[in-house]
Amino acid sequence: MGRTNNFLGEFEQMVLLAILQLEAGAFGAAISGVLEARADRRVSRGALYSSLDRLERKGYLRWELEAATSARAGQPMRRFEVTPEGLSALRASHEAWVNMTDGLEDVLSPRVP
Amino acid sequence: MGRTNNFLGEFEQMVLLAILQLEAGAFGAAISGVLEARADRRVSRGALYSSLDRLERKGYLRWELEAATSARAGQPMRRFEVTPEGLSALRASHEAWVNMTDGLEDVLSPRVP
DNA sequence: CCCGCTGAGTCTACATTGCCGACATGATGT
DNA sequence: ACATCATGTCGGCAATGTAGACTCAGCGGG
Repeated sequence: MGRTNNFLGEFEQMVLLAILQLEAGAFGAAISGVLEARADRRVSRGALYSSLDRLERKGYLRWELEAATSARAGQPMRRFEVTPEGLSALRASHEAWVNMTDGLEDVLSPRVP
Repeated sequence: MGRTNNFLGEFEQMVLLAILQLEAGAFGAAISGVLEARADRRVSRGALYSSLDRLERKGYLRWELEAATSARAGQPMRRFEVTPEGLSALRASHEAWVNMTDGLEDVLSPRVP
């Protein structure tokens, strides 16, 4: 069993957040698109999918195949979705972050006088 | 060599933030105290110090010995401090977090209608 | 037609982080 | 002295992060 603590890793948080941002259109490429656009972070497909799979094993997300009817590309795609467990793990991370950064706003924002 | 990306891990962020919170009194025990109080996270000394040491190797923090004059305990203690590099790494994490959570406030806060 | 390109996903392997628990050390107080 | 307590140190194993090479199926040009 997992044993003691089970916190979300840094990248796992990002991935889960990206899925939430995408609402219903969270498939592979879109997720890495959000990651790059919002977090300025480029990851290889391997990196992304292995995290996605681990997150699934932990019950934090689920997915279903979606026949790609869109323009180019005819492959079935996986559409991801955060589970309630995933959401509450994310909330815990969020709360920890908020508590830890409380009072440090000035230090953490780039100086813009 | 290390090269490519160098993002802070989840725990590394917490540790750096704890040091910032403590201003000038950031020594071992105090750091894990903040971690527990603010992030509800308990870690063993080994866990803490190994992260601290890695952070130092990466140039994100420095420390100096401090003769413990306080009540009990007479050992020299290490007083930690975040370097400018550490601070900017933290700012990057902070910005990524802000961008990724933008628009998800409702979803991320515990329902308290 | 056939062939190579492309996009979505899979697999394998390795580097970094996270996390202990056991040990070392020195000051204290009894 | 000796047990004790607070700090750090060590070595190692588990979990996370990350790449890159490989598969598969349609598309389009020669």
